[in-house]
Amino acid sequence: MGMAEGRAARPSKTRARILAACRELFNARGLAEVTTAEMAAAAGIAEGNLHYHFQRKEQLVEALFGEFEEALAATATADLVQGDDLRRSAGYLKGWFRLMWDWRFFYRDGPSVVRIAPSLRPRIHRLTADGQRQISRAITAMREAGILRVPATETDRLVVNAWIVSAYWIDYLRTRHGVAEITREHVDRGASQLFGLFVPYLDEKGRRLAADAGLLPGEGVAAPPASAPP
Amino acid sequence: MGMAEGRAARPSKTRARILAACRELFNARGLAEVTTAEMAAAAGIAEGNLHYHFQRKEQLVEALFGEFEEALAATATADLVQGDDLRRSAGYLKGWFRLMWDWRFFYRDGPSVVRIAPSLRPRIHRLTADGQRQISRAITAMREAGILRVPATETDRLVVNAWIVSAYWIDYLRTRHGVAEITREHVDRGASQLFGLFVPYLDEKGRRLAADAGLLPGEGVAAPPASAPP
DNA sequence: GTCTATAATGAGATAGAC
DNA sequence: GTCTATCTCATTATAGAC
Repeated sequence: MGMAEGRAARPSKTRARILAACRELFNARGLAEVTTAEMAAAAGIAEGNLHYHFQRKEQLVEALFGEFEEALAATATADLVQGDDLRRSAGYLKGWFRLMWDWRFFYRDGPSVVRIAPSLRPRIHRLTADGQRQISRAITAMREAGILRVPATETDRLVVNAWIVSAYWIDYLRTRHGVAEITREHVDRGASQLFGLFVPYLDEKGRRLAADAGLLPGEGVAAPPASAPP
Repeated sequence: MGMAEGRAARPSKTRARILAACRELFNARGLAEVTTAEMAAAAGIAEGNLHYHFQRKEQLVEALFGEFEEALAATATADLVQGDDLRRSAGYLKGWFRLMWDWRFFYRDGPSVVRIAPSLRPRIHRLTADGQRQISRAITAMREAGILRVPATETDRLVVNAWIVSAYWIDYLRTRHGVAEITREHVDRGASQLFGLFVPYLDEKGRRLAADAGLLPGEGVAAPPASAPP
Protein backbone atom coordinates (compact mmCIF):
# COMPACT_ATOMS: atom_id res chain seq x y z
CA MET A 1 0.00 0.00 0.00
CA GLY A 2 2.87 2.37 0.76
CA MET A 3 1.54 5.91 0.66
CA ALA A 4 0.91 8.28 -2.25
CA GLU A 5 -2.61 8.16 -0.87
CA GLY A 6 -2.35 11.06 1.55
CA ARG A 7 -3.49 14.05 -0.45
CA ALA A 8 -2.43 16.20 2.49
CA ALA A 9 1.13 14.90 2.22
CA ARG A 10 3.48 15.79 -0.65
CA PRO A 11 1.33 15.85 -3.81
CA SER A 12 4.22 14.32 -5.76
CA LYS A 13 5.42 15.85 -8.99
CA THR A 14 4.95 12.62 -10.96
CA ARG A 15 1.43 12.12 -9.75
CA ALA A 16 0.47 15.55 -11.02
CA ARG A 17 2.16 14.87 -14.35
CA ILE A 18 0.23 11.62 -14.74
CA LEU A 19 -3.05 13.34 -14.07
CA ALA A 20 -2.36 16.13 -16.53
CA ALA A 21 -1.19 13.77 -19.26
CA CYS A 22 -4.17 11.47 -18.82
CA ARG A 23 -6.66 14.30 -18.92
CA GLU A 24 -5.25 15.35 -22.29
CA LEU A 25 -5.26 11.78 -23.50
CA PHE A 26 -8.82 11.07 -22.40
CA ASN A 27 -10.03 14.30 -23.94
CA ALA A 28 -8.33 13.57 -27.22
CA ARG A 29 -9.13 9.90 -27.66
CA GLY A 30 -11.83 8.89 -25.23
CA LEU A 31 -11.55 7.38 -21.75
CA ALA A 32 -12.33 3.83 -22.87
CA GLU A 33 -9.99 4.01 -25.85
CA VAL A 34 -6.85 4.76 -23.85
CA THR A 35 -4.90 1.84 -22.39
CA THR A 36 -2.74 1.90 -19.29
CA ALA A 37 0.30 1.45 -21.52
CA GLU A 38 -0.52 4.65 -23.40
CA MET A 39 -1.19 6.47 -20.17
CA ALA A 40 2.24 5.57 -18.84
CA ALA A 41 3.91 6.49 -22.10
CA ALA A 42 2.20 9.87 -22.19
CA ALA A 43 3.38 10.59 -18.67
CA GLY A 44 6.90 9.48 -19.60
CA ILE A 45 7.04 6.67 -17.06
CA ALA A 46 6.86 2.88 -16.99
CA GLU A 47 3.62 1.03 -16.49
CA GLY A 48 4.72 -0.34 -13.17
CA ASN A 49 5.30 3.16 -11.90
CA LEU A 50 1.84 4.19 -13.02
CA HIS A 51 0.43 1.44 -10.85
CA TYR A 52 2.46 2.66 -7.94
CA HIS A 53 0.63 6.00 -8.03
CA PHE A 54 -2.77 4.68 -9.05
CA GLN A 55 -3.40 1.02 -8.37
CA ARG A 56 -6.33 1.00 -10.78
CA LYS A 57 -7.60 3.06 -13.62
CA GLU A 58 -10.63 3.62 -11.47
CA GLN A 59 -8.62 5.50 -8.86
CA LEU A 60 -7.00 7.68 -11.48
CA VAL A 61 -10.40 8.65 -12.87
CA GLU A 62 -11.63 9.41 -9.37
CA ALA A 63 -8.65 11.66 -8.77
CA LEU A 64 -9.32 13.49 -12.03
CA PHE A 65 -12.94 13.91 -11.09
CA GLY A 66 -11.83 15.51 -7.85
CA GLU A 67 -9.82 18.07 -9.78
CA PHE A 68 -12.81 18.64 -12.03
CA GLU A 69 -15.05 19.30 -9.05
CA GLU A 70 -12.57 21.81 -7.69
CA ALA A 71 -12.34 23.63 -10.99
CA LEU A 72 -16.12 23.78 -11.23
CA ALA A 73 -16.45 25.09 -7.71
CA ALA A 74 -13.91 27.81 -8.44
CA THR A 75 -15.80 28.94 -11.53
CA ALA A 76 -19.15 28.76 -9.80
CA THR A 77 -18.21 31.18 -7.05
CA ALA A 78 -18.46 34.16 -9.39
CA ASP A 79 -22.01 35.33 -10.00
CA LEU A 80 -23.35 35.15 -13.51
CA VAL A 81 -25.21 38.41 -13.33
CA GLN A 82 -23.89 41.44 -11.51
CA GLY A 83 -26.44 44.18 -11.77
CA ASP A 84 -26.42 45.54 -15.28
CA ASP A 85 -23.06 44.20 -16.33
CA LEU A 86 -23.93 41.73 -19.06
CA ARG A 87 -20.51 42.15 -20.58
CA ARG A 88 -19.09 40.55 -17.51
CA SER A 89 -21.67 37.79 -17.84
CA ALA A 90 -20.46 37.11 -21.36
CA GLY A 91 -16.95 36.58 -20.07
CA TYR A 92 -18.30 34.36 -17.35
CA LEU A 93 -20.13 32.18 -19.85
CA LYS A 94 -17.04 31.85 -22.00
CA GLY A 95 -14.99 30.81 -18.99
CA TRP A 96 -17.58 28.18 -18.25
CA PHE A 97 -17.42 26.68 -21.70
CA ARG A 98 -13.65 26.70 -21.64
CA LEU A 99 -13.77 24.68 -18.45
CA MET A 100 -16.13 22.20 -20.04
CA TRP A 101 -13.74 21.83 -22.91
CA ASP A 102 -10.82 21.16 -20.58
CA TRP A 103 -12.77 18.32 -19.02
CA ARG A 104 -14.84 17.30 -21.98
CA PHE A 105 -14.27 13.57 -21.60
CA PHE A 106 -16.42 13.65 -18.49
CA TYR A 107 -19.27 15.07 -20.58
CA ARG A 108 -18.70 12.95 -23.64
CA ASP A 109 -17.77 9.59 -22.13
CA GLY A 110 -20.40 9.43 -19.39
CA PRO A 111 -21.18 5.73 -19.79
CA SER A 112 -17.49 4.75 -19.73
CA VAL A 113 -16.83 6.91 -16.70
CA VAL A 114 -19.53 5.19 -14.70
CA ARG A 115 -18.44 1.74 -15.83
CA ILE A 116 -14.81 2.31 -14.86
CA ALA A 117 -15.50 4.28 -11.68
CA PRO A 118 -18.99 3.42 -10.42
CA SER A 119 -18.34 5.24 -7.17
CA LEU A 120 -18.58 8.53 -9.09
CA ARG A 121 -22.24 8.08 -9.88
CA PRO A 122 -23.61 10.11 -6.95
CA ARG A 123 -20.96 12.79 -7.38
CA ILE A 124 -21.81 13.16 -11.06
CA HIS A 125 -25.43 13.42 -10.18
CA ARG A 126 -24.75 16.11 -7.62
CA LEU A 127 -22.78 18.08 -10.17
CA THR A 128 -25.53 18.03 -12.79
CA ALA A 129 -28.06 19.05 -10.19
CA ASP A 130 -25.82 21.93 -9.15
CA GLY A 131 -25.57 23.04 -12.76
CA GLN A 132 -29.29 23.19 -13.13
CA ARG A 133 -29.63 25.14 -9.90
CA GLN A 134 -26.95 27.48 -11.17
CA ILE A 135 -28.99 28.18 -14.29
CA SER A 136 -32.12 28.74 -12.26
CA ARG A 137 -30.36 31.32 -10.15
CA ALA A 138 -29.00 33.04 -13.22
CA ILE A 139 -32.48 33.38 -14.67
CA THR A 140 -33.82 34.72 -11.41
CA ALA A 141 -30.98 37.21 -11.24
CA MET A 142 -31.59 38.42 -14.79
CA ARG A 143 -35.27 38.75 -14.05
CA GLU A 144 -34.62 40.74 -10.91
CA ALA A 145 -32.16 42.94 -12.78
CA GLY A 146 -35.02 43.85 -15.08
CA ILE A 147 -33.35 42.32 -18.11
CA LEU A 148 -35.49 39.30 -18.75
CA ARG A 149 -39.21 38.64 -18.89
CA VAL A 150 -40.00 34.92 -18.78
CA PRO A 151 -43.59 33.79 -18.25
CA ALA A 152 -43.83 31.59 -15.19
CA THR A 153 -45.22 28.75 -17.27
CA GLU A 154 -42.13 28.70 -19.47
CA THR A 155 -39.38 29.01 -16.88
CA ASP A 156 -38.96 25.32 -16.13
CA ARG A 157 -38.61 24.35 -19.73
CA LEU A 158 -36.18 27.17 -20.31
CA VAL A 159 -33.99 25.96 -17.47
CA VAL A 160 -33.93 22.44 -18.84
CA ASN A 161 -33.15 23.60 -22.36
CA ALA A 162 -30.35 25.80 -21.08
CA TRP A 163 -28.87 22.90 -19.19
CA ILE A 164 -29.02 20.62 -22.19
CA VAL A 165 -27.44 23.14 -24.57
CA SER A 166 -24.66 23.97 -22.15
CA ALA A 167 -23.91 20.38 -21.21
CA TYR A 168 -23.86 19.04 -24.74
CA TRP A 169 -22.45 21.94 -26.74
CA ILE A 170 -18.98 20.45 -26.70
CA ASP A 171 -20.18 17.09 -27.92
CA TYR A 172 -22.31 18.80 -30.52
CA LEU A 173 -19.21 20.38 -32.02
CA ARG A 174 -17.60 16.99 -32.33
CA THR A 175 -20.60 15.06 -33.60
CA ARG A 176 -22.04 17.60 -35.93
CA HIS A 177 -18.99 19.50 -37.12
CA GLY A 178 -16.16 17.09 -36.49
CA VAL A 179 -14.32 19.61 -34.37
CA ALA A 180 -11.21 17.98 -32.97
CA GLU A 181 -9.49 20.89 -31.33
CA ILE A 182 -11.15 23.81 -29.65
CA THR A 183 -10.47 27.40 -30.50
CA ARG A 184 -11.49 30.52 -28.69
CA GLU A 185 -14.11 31.00 -31.35
CA HIS A 186 -15.76 27.68 -30.52
CA VAL A 187 -15.94 28.66 -26.90
CA ASP A 188 -17.40 32.04 -27.71
CA ARG A 189 -19.95 30.50 -30.01
CA GLY A 190 -21.04 28.19 -27.21
CA ALA A 191 -21.72 31.13 -24.96
CA SER A 192 -23.57 32.92 -27.74
CA GLN A 193 -25.53 29.80 -28.59
CA LEU A 194 -26.62 29.32 -25.00
CA PHE A 195 -27.55 32.95 -24.66
CA GLY A 196 -29.70 32.55 -27.75
CA LEU A 197 -32.23 30.73 -25.60
CA PHE A 198 -32.80 33.90 -23.61
CA VAL A 199 -32.87 36.40 -26.44
CA PRO A 200 -36.60 36.15 -27.20
CA TYR A 201 -37.31 36.94 -23.55
CA LEU A 202 -35.11 40.02 -23.34
CA ASP A 203 -36.88 43.32 -22.90
CA GLU A 204 -35.64 46.60 -24.39
CA LYS A 205 -33.07 47.18 -21.73
CA GLY A 206 -31.79 43.63 -21.80
CA ARG A 207 -31.52 43.68 -25.56
CA ARG A 208 -29.42 46.80 -25.48
CA LEU A 209 -27.13 45.38 -22.80
CA ALA A 210 -26.78 42.10 -24.70
CA ALA A 211 -25.82 43.93 -27.88
CA ASP A 212 -23.16 45.84 -25.95
CA ALA A 213 -21.81 42.58 -24.57
CA GLY A 214 -21.55 41.00 -28.02
CA LEU A 215 -24.08 38.30 -27.17
CA LEU A 216 -26.57 39.07 -29.92
CA PRO A 217 -26.22 37.65 -33.41
CA GLY A 218 -24.74 40.07 -35.91
CA GLU A 219 -22.90 41.77 -33.11
CA GLY A 220 -19.42 40.53 -32.39
CA VAL A 221 -20.02 36.81 -32.34
CA ALA A 222 -21.41 35.32 -35.50
CA ALA A 223 -23.55 32.22 -35.45
CA PRO A 224 -22.45 29.52 -37.89
CA PRO A 225 -24.61 28.97 -40.93
CA ALA A 226 -27.09 26.19 -40.24
CA SER A 227 -25.92 24.12 -43.16
CA ALA A 228 -22.20 24.61 -42.81
CA PRO A 229 -20.11 21.71 -44.06
CA PRO A 230 -18.06 19.72 -41.54
CA MET B 1 -17.78 -17.32 -46.72
CA GLY B 2 -21.01 -19.25 -47.37
CA MET B 3 -23.85 -16.80 -47.69
CA ALA B 4 -26.07 -15.01 -45.15
CA GLU B 5 -24.55 -11.96 -46.79
CA GLY B 6 -27.09 -11.41 -49.51
CA ARG B 7 -29.65 -9.11 -47.96
CA ALA B 8 -31.81 -9.76 -51.02
CA ALA B 9 -31.81 -13.49 -50.31
CA ARG B 10 -33.68 -15.03 -47.37
CA PRO B 11 -33.25 -12.59 -44.46
CA SER B 12 -32.92 -15.58 -42.09
CA LYS B 13 -35.05 -15.77 -39.00
CA THR B 14 -32.04 -16.13 -36.72
CA ARG B 15 -30.29 -13.14 -38.15
CA ALA B 16 -33.29 -10.95 -37.42
CA ARG B 17 -33.54 -12.32 -33.91
CA ILE B 18 -29.88 -11.54 -33.27
CA LEU B 19 -30.31 -7.98 -34.43
CA ALA B 20 -33.41 -7.41 -32.31
CA ALA B 21 -31.85 -8.93 -29.21
CA CYS B 22 -28.65 -6.95 -29.62
CA ARG B 23 -30.46 -3.66 -30.10
CA GLU B 24 -32.25 -4.21 -26.79
CA LEU B 25 -29.01 -5.21 -25.12
CA PHE B 26 -27.03 -2.25 -26.44
CA ASN B 27 -29.78 0.14 -25.44
CA ALA B 28 -30.00 -1.25 -21.96
CA ARG B 29 -26.34 -1.69 -21.07
CA GLY B 30 -24.23 0.22 -23.58
CA LEU B 31 -22.59 -0.97 -26.78
CA ALA B 32 -19.12 -1.29 -25.28
CA GLU B 33 -20.37 -3.04 -22.17
CA VAL B 34 -21.95 -5.99 -23.99
CA THR B 35 -19.75 -8.98 -24.87
CA THR B 36 -20.29 -11.37 -27.73
CA ALA B 37 -21.11 -14.08 -25.20
CA GLU B 38 -23.99 -12.01 -23.85
CA MET B 39 -25.14 -11.20 -27.32
CA ALA B 40 -25.34 -14.87 -28.24
CA ALA B 41 -27.09 -15.72 -24.98
CA ALA B 42 -29.68 -12.99 -25.51
CA ALA B 43 -30.39 -14.31 -28.98
CA GLY B 44 -30.64 -17.83 -27.61
CA ILE B 45 -27.84 -19.22 -29.73
CA ALA B 46 -24.22 -20.31 -29.30
CA GLU B 47 -21.31 -17.96 -29.82
CA GLY B 48 -20.09 -19.88 -32.81
CA ASN B 49 -23.41 -19.41 -34.50
CA LEU B 50 -23.31 -15.70 -33.83
CA HIS B 51 -20.04 -15.55 -35.71
CA TYR B 52 -21.60 -17.43 -38.57
CA HIS B 53 -24.10 -14.62 -39.09
CA PHE B 54 -21.80 -11.72 -38.19
CA GLN B 55 -18.09 -12.40 -38.42
CA ARG B 56 -17.31 -9.38 -36.28
CA LYS B 57 -19.10 -7.13 -33.85
CA GLU B 58 -18.38 -4.38 -36.33
CA GLN B 59 -20.56 -6.00 -38.98
CA LEU B 60 -23.41 -6.46 -36.57
CA VAL B 61 -23.30 -2.79 -35.63
CA GLU B 62 -23.25 -1.84 -39.28
CA ALA B 63 -26.31 -3.97 -39.93
CA LEU B 64 -28.11 -2.34 -37.00
CA PHE B 65 -27.20 1.07 -38.32
CA GLY B 66 -28.75 0.14 -41.64
CA GLU B 67 -32.02 -0.67 -39.89
CA PHE B 68 -31.75 2.61 -38.01
CA GLU B 69 -31.34 4.54 -41.24
CA GLU B 70 -34.40 2.85 -42.69
CA ALA B 71 -36.47 3.65 -39.63
CA LEU B 72 -35.37 7.28 -39.76
CA ALA B 73 -36.17 7.56 -43.45
CA ALA B 74 -39.63 6.15 -42.85
CA THR B 75 -40.35 8.68 -40.10
CA ALA B 76 -38.91 11.55 -42.11
CA THR B 77 -41.25 11.10 -45.03
CA ALA B 78 -44.18 12.59 -43.11
CA ASP B 79 -44.15 16.37 -42.96
CA LEU B 80 -43.86 18.05 -39.60
CA VAL B 81 -46.30 20.79 -40.35
CA GLN B 82 -49.39 20.27 -42.43
CA GLY B 83 -51.19 23.54 -42.77
CA ASP B 84 -52.78 24.40 -39.45
CA ASP B 85 -52.74 20.97 -37.93
CA LEU B 86 -50.34 21.35 -35.01
CA ARG B 87 -52.02 18.46 -33.24
CA ARG B 88 -50.72 16.23 -35.95
CA SER B 89 -47.30 17.82 -35.53
CA ALA B 90 -47.36 16.92 -31.86
CA GLY B 91 -47.93 13.30 -32.75
CA TYR B 92 -45.14 13.50 -35.27
CA LEU B 93 -42.70 14.83 -32.69
CA LYS B 94 -43.63 12.11 -30.25
CA GLY B 95 -43.07 9.48 -32.91
CA TRP B 96 -39.67 10.97 -33.54
CA PHE B 97 -38.64 10.77 -29.92
CA ARG B 98 -39.91 7.23 -29.65
CA LEU B 99 -37.68 6.31 -32.55
CA MET B 100 -34.71 7.94 -30.88
CA TRP B 101 -35.44 5.91 -27.77
CA ASP B 102 -35.60 2.67 -29.72
CA TRP B 103 -32.12 3.36 -31.06
CA ARG B 104 -30.75 5.37 -28.18
CA PHE B 105 -27.42 3.56 -28.00
CA PHE B 106 -26.48 5.21 -31.28
CA TYR B 107 -27.02 8.61 -29.67
CA ARG B 108 -25.54 7.79 -26.32
CA ASP B 109 -22.56 5.61 -27.26
CA GLY B 110 -21.27 7.69 -30.16
CA PRO B 111 -17.58 7.26 -29.36
CA SER B 112 -17.90 3.50 -28.96
CA VAL B 113 -19.86 3.17 -32.17
CA VAL B 114 -17.14 4.89 -34.17
CA ARG B 115 -14.40 2.88 -32.50
CA ILE B 116 -16.08 -0.46 -33.20
CA ALA B 117 -17.38 0.42 -36.67
CA PRO B 118 -15.27 3.26 -38.11
CA SER B 119 -16.88 2.82 -41.50
CA LEU B 120 -20.05 4.34 -40.07
CA ARG B 121 -18.49 7.75 -39.55
CA PRO B 122 -19.63 9.30 -42.85
CA ARG B 123 -23.09 7.75 -42.56
CA ILE B 124 -23.50 9.14 -39.06
CA HIS B 125 -22.43 12.51 -40.28
CA ARG B 126 -24.94 12.42 -43.09
CA LEU B 127 -27.70 11.54 -40.64
CA THR B 128 -26.97 14.43 -38.32
CA ALA B 129 -26.84 16.81 -41.26
CA ASP B 130 -30.19 15.50 -42.45
CA GLY B 131 -31.65 16.08 -39.02
CA GLN B 132 -30.59 19.69 -39.00
CA ARG B 133 -32.03 20.19 -42.48
CA GLN B 134 -35.23 18.60 -41.29
CA ILE B 135 -35.48 21.14 -38.49
CA SER B 136 -34.79 24.00 -40.85
CA ARG B 137 -37.60 22.89 -43.10
CA ALA B 138 -39.96 22.57 -40.15
CA ILE B 139 -39.27 26.13 -39.09
CA THR B 140 -39.79 27.39 -42.60
CA ALA B 141 -43.06 25.48 -42.81
CA MET B 142 -44.32 26.90 -39.52
CA ARG B 143 -43.34 30.35 -40.63
CA GLU B 144 -45.15 29.99 -43.93
CA ALA B 145 -48.19 28.61 -42.16
CA GLY B 146 -48.34 31.89 -40.26
CA ILE B 147 -47.72 30.23 -36.93
CA LEU B 148 -44.22 31.36 -36.10
CA ARG B 149 -42.38 34.68 -36.21
CA VAL B 150 -38.64 34.22 -35.91
CA PRO B 151 -36.35 37.18 -36.61
CA ALA B 152 -33.92 36.30 -39.38
CA THR B 153 -30.98 36.97 -37.06
CA GLU B 154 -32.15 34.34 -34.62
CA THR B 155 -33.09 31.52 -36.97
CA ASP B 156 -29.70 29.86 -37.21
CA ARG B 157 -29.23 29.69 -33.49
CA LEU B 158 -32.75 28.37 -33.06
CA VAL B 159 -32.06 25.56 -35.52
CA VAL B 160 -28.90 24.56 -33.70
CA ASN B 161 -30.58 24.65 -30.32
CA ALA B 162 -33.45 22.56 -31.60
CA TRP B 163 -31.04 20.00 -32.97
CA ILE B 164 -29.13 19.81 -29.70
CA VAL B 165 -32.22 19.43 -27.54
CA SER B 166 -33.73 16.77 -29.77
CA ALA B 167 -30.50 14.80 -30.17
CA TYR B 168 -29.60 14.80 -26.49
CA TRP B 169 -32.97 14.66 -24.77
CA ILE B 170 -32.73 10.92 -24.30
CA ASP B 171 -29.29 11.13 -22.77
CA TYR B 172 -30.44 14.02 -20.63
CA LEU B 173 -33.10 11.81 -19.06
CA ARG B 174 -30.47 9.23 -18.18
CA THR B 175 -27.78 11.60 -16.94
CA ARG B 176 -29.88 14.07 -15.10
CA HIS B 177 -32.80 11.98 -13.90
CA GLY B 178 -31.43 8.46 -13.94
CA VAL B 179 -34.21 7.27 -16.19
CA ALA B 180 -33.57 3.64 -17.06
CA GLU B 181 -36.74 2.72 -18.88
CA ILE B 182 -38.75 4.99 -21.08
CA THR B 183 -42.43 5.63 -20.64
CA ARG B 184 -44.86 7.34 -22.92
CA GLU B 185 -44.65 10.31 -20.59
CA HIS B 186 -40.93 10.68 -21.17
CA VAL B 187 -41.46 10.71 -24.89
CA ASP B 188 -44.23 13.26 -24.64
CA ARG B 189 -42.12 15.45 -22.41
CA GLY B 190 -39.35 15.39 -24.98
CA ALA B 191 -41.68 16.67 -27.64
CA SER B 192 -43.00 19.32 -25.31
CA GLN B 193 -39.50 20.28 -24.25
CA LEU B 194 -38.35 20.68 -27.83
CA PHE B 195 -41.41 22.66 -28.72
CA GLY B 196 -40.63 24.96 -25.81
CA LEU B 197 -37.87 26.47 -27.94
CA PHE B 198 -40.47 27.76 -30.37
CA VAL B 199 -43.06 28.98 -27.88
CA PRO B 200 -41.67 32.50 -27.45
CA TYR B 201 -41.85 32.95 -31.21
CA LEU B 202 -45.46 31.84 -31.61
CA ASP B 203 -47.93 34.49 -32.63
CA GLU B 204 -51.53 34.56 -31.45
CA LYS B 205 -52.70 32.00 -33.92
CA GLY B 206 -49.80 29.66 -33.29
CA ARG B 207 -50.27 29.90 -29.55
CA ARG B 208 -53.90 28.90 -29.87
CA LEU B 209 -53.05 25.96 -32.10
CA ALA B 210 -50.26 24.84 -29.79
CA ALA B 211 -52.57 24.93 -26.79
CA ASP B 212 -55.09 22.80 -28.68
CA ALA B 213 -52.35 20.30 -29.51
CA GLY B 214 -51.25 19.98 -25.89
CA LEU B 215 -47.81 21.43 -26.60
CA LEU B 216 -47.96 24.35 -24.18
CA PRO B 217 -47.07 23.99 -20.52
CA GLY B 218 -50.06 23.70 -18.25
CA GLU B 219 -51.99 22.18 -21.10
CA GLY B 220 -51.93 18.41 -21.31
CA VAL B 221 -48.21 17.81 -20.94
CA ALA B 222 -46.67 19.00 -17.72
CA ALA B 223 -43.06 20.07 -17.57
CA PRO B 224 -41.11 18.47 -14.72
CA PRO B 225 -40.15 20.69 -11.79
CA ALA B 226 -36.67 22.04 -12.39
CA SER B 227 -35.36 20.68 -9.12
CA ALA B 228 -36.98 17.27 -9.21
CA PRO B 229 -35.03 14.51 -7.45
CA PRO B 230 -33.61 11.63 -9.53
C1' DG C 1 -27.19 -23.58 -39.69
C1' DT C 2 -25.91 -24.74 -35.41
C1' DC C 3 -23.16 -26.57 -31.99
C1' DT C 4 -18.69 -27.43 -28.72
C1' DA C 5 -14.11 -26.64 -27.97
C1' DT C 6 -10.16 -23.96 -28.41
C1' DA C 7 -6.93 -20.54 -30.04
C1' DA C 8 -5.29 -15.68 -30.13
C1' DT C 9 -5.27 -11.29 -28.47
C1' DG C 10 -4.58 -7.56 -25.59
C1' DA C 11 -5.90 -5.28 -21.48
C1' DG C 12 -5.31 -4.51 -16.43
C1' DA C 13 -2.73 -5.67 -12.51
C1' DT C 14 1.32 -7.68 -9.71
C1' DA C 15 6.15 -9.12 -8.12
C1' DG C 16 10.35 -8.10 -7.06
C1' DA C 17 14.91 -6.06 -8.32
C1' DC C 18 17.19 -1.60 -8.37
C1' DG D 1 10.00 5.97 -6.61
C1' DT D 2 10.98 3.71 -10.55
C1' DC D 3 11.97 0.04 -13.46
C1' DT D 4 11.48 -4.81 -16.09
C1' DA D 5 9.30 -8.97 -16.39
C1' DT D 6 5.37 -11.72 -15.61
C1' DC D 7 0.59 -13.20 -14.58
C1' DT D 8 -4.39 -13.34 -14.90
C1' DC D 9 -8.18 -12.87 -17.21
C1' DA D 10 -11.99 -11.44 -20.15
C1' DT D 11 -13.10 -11.09 -24.92
C1' DT D 12 -12.93 -11.81 -29.69
C1' DA D 13 -12.50 -14.95 -33.18
C1' DT D 14 -11.72 -19.70 -35.33
C1' DA D 15 -11.90 -24.87 -36.29
C1' DG D 16 -14.23 -28.58 -37.10
C1' DA D 17 -17.91 -31.99 -35.79
C1' DC D 18 -22.93 -32.66 -36.31
